[in-house]
Amino acid sequence: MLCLPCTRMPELPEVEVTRQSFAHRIAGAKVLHLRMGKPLRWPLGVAPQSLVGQRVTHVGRRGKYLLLQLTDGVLLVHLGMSGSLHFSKDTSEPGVHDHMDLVTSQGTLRLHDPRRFGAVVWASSLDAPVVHKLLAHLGVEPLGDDFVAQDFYQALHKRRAPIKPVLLAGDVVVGVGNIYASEALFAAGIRPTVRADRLSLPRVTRLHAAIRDVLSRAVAAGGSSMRDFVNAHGQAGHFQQAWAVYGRAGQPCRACSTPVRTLVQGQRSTYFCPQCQKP
DNA sequence: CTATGGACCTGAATGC
DNA sequence: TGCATTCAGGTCCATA
Repeated sequence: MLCLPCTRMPELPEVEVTRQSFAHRIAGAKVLHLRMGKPLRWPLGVAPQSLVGQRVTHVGRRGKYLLLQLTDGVLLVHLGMSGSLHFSKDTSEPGVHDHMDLVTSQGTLRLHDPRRFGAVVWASSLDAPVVHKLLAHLGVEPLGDDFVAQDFYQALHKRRAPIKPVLLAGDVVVGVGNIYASEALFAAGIRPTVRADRLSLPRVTRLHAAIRDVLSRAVAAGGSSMRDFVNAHGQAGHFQQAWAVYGRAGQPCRACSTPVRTLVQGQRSTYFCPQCQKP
């Protein structure tokens, strides 16, 4: 493969790094204005003006959703495939792909999203139907205490699909996107085509550890699966240097020098080492 | 219920 | 140079 992906790629580490980069700066801020650009994946669900005067009390995360807790209600922000957030003191003129400006007393949070698969949705609470529908079926947080190997094994035991698309589906464990799915399976020595329910407990235990390891190291490295990923301060991450297989089709495996292979599962590219990853 | 393919949208890289 | 095709981070939804 001659090219690296070259825009932004928000998987869980990128979303978490983004959250950490502006959460403390926006906390307590009063909303002065909300400007929405072109339509995103779903409508905001409320008149933008109605949020003026509220305060942002907290910025949390569930899977790849950012949850901006307001005095009255919550704002869900999803970065989709190409979204990124930038927080700055002043508000510059929005570009064609800047589809949200949340102007507050402490700065402006801007969503830049060329492909518009991202979303900004308001709800009165996390129990509101519109939001509940989005969050209800999410799997366990991979970096939390609830992600336990034994439970993971039980959940995978009910799935006949290949392990790679099961990871991507996000209803067993959230946040493992297309890049980190390939990376975690490589780290665990598991072929992406193995049926989820055929994995032994020891192999699932290795996968469990690999997912936690890959994701937590990516967060610690400042996120960035992508060459020009930047957090909300405009600072780049550097985790892409650690990719073992993703985007490396035809290149020698870093462990055994066998050429990395690629295949398509569920219309998504998968990368693996045929030597290191056992069926 | 599970599994699969299509859909959404834009830009960059590649191919003819 | 110009235009068509392929591919890219996610995930909801309709269909088997």
